Amino acid sequence: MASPGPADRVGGVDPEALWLDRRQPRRGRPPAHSRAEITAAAVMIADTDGLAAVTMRSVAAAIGVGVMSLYSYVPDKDTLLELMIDHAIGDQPAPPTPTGVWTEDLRTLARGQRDLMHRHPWLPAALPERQTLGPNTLAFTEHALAVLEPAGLGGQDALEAFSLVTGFVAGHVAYEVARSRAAARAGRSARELAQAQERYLHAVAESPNHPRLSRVLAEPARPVDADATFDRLLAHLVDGLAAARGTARG
Amino acid sequence: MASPGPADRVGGVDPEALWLDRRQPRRGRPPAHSRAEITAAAVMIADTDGLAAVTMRSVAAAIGVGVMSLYSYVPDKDTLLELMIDHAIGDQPAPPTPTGVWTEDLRTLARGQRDLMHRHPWLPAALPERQTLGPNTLAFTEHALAVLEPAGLGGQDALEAFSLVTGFVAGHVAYEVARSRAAARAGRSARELAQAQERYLHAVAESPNHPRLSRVLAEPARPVDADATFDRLLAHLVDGLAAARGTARG
DNA sequence: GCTATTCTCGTACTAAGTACGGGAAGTAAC
DNA sequence: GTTACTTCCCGTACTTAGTACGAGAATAGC
Repeated sequence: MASPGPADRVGGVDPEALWLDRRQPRRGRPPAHSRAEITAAAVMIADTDGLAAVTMRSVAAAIGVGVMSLYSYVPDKDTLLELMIDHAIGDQPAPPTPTGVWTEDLRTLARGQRDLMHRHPWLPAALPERQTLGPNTLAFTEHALAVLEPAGLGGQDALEAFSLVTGFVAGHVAYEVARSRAAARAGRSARELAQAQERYLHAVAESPNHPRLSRVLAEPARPVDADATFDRLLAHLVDGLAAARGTARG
Repeated sequence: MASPGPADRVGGVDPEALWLDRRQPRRGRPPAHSRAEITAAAVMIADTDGLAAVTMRSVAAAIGVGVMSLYSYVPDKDTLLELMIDHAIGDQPAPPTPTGVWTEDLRTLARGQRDLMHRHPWLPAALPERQTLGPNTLAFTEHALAVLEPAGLGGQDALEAFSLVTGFVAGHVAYEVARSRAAARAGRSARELAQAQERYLHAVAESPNHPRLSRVLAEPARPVDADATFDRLLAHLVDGLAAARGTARG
């Protein structure tokens, strides 16, 4: 019942108006700021205080401008989020030219993505439900296609493989970030919460319903080398893709 | 400046209070509803109208209750979300007992996850940034460990592998859902938007900066068999994991 | 200067999360 | 049954956030 529901609007940003943006007004009062400046400020806030801290008011304050002024540059907050994503994706060093050994190149690309997402921890959560088509995203996709070219996949298959890698990286980084935040909590102020969580897990471990889980929880938490873990999982993923070359669709 | 910032509170739900919930009041007015009922209503709304449609007011209306009554059952909305996740994860048929061929079992498990996420399309977006420890989640994790046992990985490695699979499934389903929503848009009302997007992509394809991307966009969109695609990618992932058994950490 | 145009932003409306506190509705003890 | 106590229900109201509106300010071209 009632209205079409918000689900319909998800991703409903007009890419033409957003990314082409061909307006060049020669008359009238010149804008004091720019889309890029606003986007950068929003990204900075998200990096520092989390995505939830990005409000039109906080962004406006960061720029030193009235709230409603933002709307001369950006139609709405959802669009701003899309701009933020593309901006963040542009925030990485120029990718090295592919060596031709595509498995190696793909790993390099994924490591770059991981670094990027660590710099912008809100990215994994922002990416799903959203299909960004900004210049940086497109450029990065182009690069991925270049990397995957020697793999001999079809175009669509290459895109698929790329999306697989991106999904893996996003998922893994989300996992890493959640973990490190939990650790930070334990070491810092909200110690009670960490303790409560530990108590709870111990209570779970007591239960006979989860024998294997109990065993794992009982294991001494081995010090994890996050980089090595990532590299290892990534290697498996890429190996799987490599094995697929040839097997793909008969 | 100001307050600790919301980023600190992410995942800051006390699992002990949430999942153990030992209160059993024998006196006083008995509750007319239950946590489970509220959670189910919220999940229903999310399934139907998207996660954004889940508001305390809409959930209360669905139950037929005043808004503030919800707070007798649930401390805040964030907690409700966590309950929703665990509830959704519990919404799958009892997993078949492992056959012992772990690669096959793992694939079965992943297919189940995919079905689940298609039934609850908001799940992929809700999972990151949140570490759910509810009974259904734990039970499912236990099952995953059972499935992976024959693989001979260590406990922590098994958890890692499981999280890898989950991340892959979530990422892929998010991709699938985004795609199908775009298709639905094209076929239905907001046709202009789909056209704008198409125009935009054509404009991009014209540009000489993205030769490979242009080529892919020019390809006739081949009719994709979503199930087959998923199975194929999944197979590669599992193969990668299988190859890792033994290689893992010297 | 005049004017058309564009940017700026105070005001205000709406939606959503939720603190507060007064009742209403039960149960246990008498 | 009455009393006392406990727990639940939820109207009211405050706060924060997104954003429509429109008046005023600033600027380029005439």
